[in-house]
Amino acid sequence: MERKVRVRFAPSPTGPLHIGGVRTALYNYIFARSHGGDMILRIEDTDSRRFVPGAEEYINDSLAWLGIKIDEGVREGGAFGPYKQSERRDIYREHVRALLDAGKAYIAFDTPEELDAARAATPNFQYDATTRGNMTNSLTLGKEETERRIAAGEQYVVRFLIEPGREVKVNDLIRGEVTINSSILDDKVLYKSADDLPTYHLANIVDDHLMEVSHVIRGEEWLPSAPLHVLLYEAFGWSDTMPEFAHLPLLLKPVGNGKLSKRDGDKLGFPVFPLEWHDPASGEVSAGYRENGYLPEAVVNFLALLGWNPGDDSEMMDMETLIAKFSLAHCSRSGAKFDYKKGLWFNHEYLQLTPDTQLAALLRPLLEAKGLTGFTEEYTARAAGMVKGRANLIGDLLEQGDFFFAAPETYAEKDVRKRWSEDTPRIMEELIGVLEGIDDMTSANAEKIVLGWIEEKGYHLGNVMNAFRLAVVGACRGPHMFDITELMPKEEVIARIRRAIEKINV
RNA sequence: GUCCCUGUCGUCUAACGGUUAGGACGCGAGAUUUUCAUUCUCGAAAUCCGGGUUCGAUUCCCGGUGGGGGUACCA
Repeated sequence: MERKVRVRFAPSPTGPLHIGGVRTALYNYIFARSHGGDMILRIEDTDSRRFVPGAEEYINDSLAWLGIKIDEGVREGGAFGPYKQSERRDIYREHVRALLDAGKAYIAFDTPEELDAARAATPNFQYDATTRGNMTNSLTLGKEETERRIAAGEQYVVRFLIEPGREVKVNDLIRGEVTINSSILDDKVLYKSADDLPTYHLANIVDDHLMEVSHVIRGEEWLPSAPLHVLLYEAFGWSDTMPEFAHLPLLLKPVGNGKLSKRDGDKLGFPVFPLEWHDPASGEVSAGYRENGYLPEAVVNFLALLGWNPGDDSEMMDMETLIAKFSLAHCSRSGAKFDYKKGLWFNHEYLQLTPDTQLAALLRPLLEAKGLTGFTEEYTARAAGMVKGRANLIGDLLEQGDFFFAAPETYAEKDVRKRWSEDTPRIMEELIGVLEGIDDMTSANAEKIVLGWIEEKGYHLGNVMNAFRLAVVGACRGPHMFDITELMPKEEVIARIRRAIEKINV
């Protein structure tokens, strides 16, 4: 019987969600949807020392912004809760107990200092079958002494007892079968008495089992510990229902070596976080895709193609299409350098696809921040529509279309030099007269009349039109001149020409 | 050090023994244009190296080498 597909995204609330984590969440979501399955969001807060306030909310907000919908989680609820590991202590304690009783785990009292000393003394020290007999644990101390120490309040950890010399096989849906010898695995700490919490390995296996997770899709950094996880499933007697594994390649730095880090973003000017993040401790602010003017659809599309391909030449794909085309078989095996310029291109493409009224809505807050108010939605939408072809980010709409909302303060020096000569003021005065005589400022009509006047007078078309543009826009850039003057009130256009005549000195 | 994963244009990738090695981003050139862009057309650009297996290897095997990850009472 095919089992119901259930996947989970299980971040730690230790800071803002990294873009690599976002991609993992996205792949899980797309995979779940493509199989009619469930998407679980589990908060793995088993490291009490690294907890960062606000991180959990940040995770929720980020996924929501990107359109990654959670079926079960802390906010959404569900039949397999609680979905926060710090609220599942009883469950873990019980499972640790079971392992201890079955002789598959043991209690160890070695302090971190003692372990450091052991590592320093022996080159490749590993807490395993070869060394556990020399350490301070329930195996060497005996039952009574162990109990005495615990009763005396001594802190301890529970370690998984790994049998050496076994070939452990992990079937990875992306990489195929991976085999490793259990001798290279150490007796991993599963539980620490100090904070009464399990470590990732134990909590992860117990929760995935109890939550009936069918597929574990996670980053490649987990591949080396996958055999350990297989052994844990075995120790619990859950091998039959063990989930399938898929380890995704990592996101790498655009330049240089290593995996993508926050520093790369700062250096090259792109965000590595979905949303802007204000670090509660340092007060440091990290840029986010949303605040930098990216559309969530573009980020999703871009991220989806970093490590996966649809099997054909499709590039532009919305979430629905991604879901329809997704397959783990088409995931790459090697790390992907983060090509942020392609991300910019995707955003440009999505900006073109976005209705102008929506662009206007996105532009409004930016205008307000500059004190530019009082424009109708229709005006803003038409302005945005005219300049979107030259915009990559939402902010570019403002940068490129600024003149629609405010008269130029300055005139581009280079363009003035080229297009504004001694008799330009006289010609511009004439132009004002021509414009005043036009009743219908519709683009085609105004163009016909103005161009007719230029021809009749024998003026140089390029010079007159560019001087006109300079006066209205402030530089030789922007959409078709008569499209601008169709949208802008005629009085404003004329006022700007007067202003330019006054302000520009040759 | 050691273990695991991995290697096609600068980048993301397609080609799962036989292709002029394809697409996209970026880059260059040209066309269009009253400006800046957009757009369109064209172009340069890759199978890590060495051995095998095979009639034939980007593709399969081995070795090297490059890259990534793990090696915590972090996830």
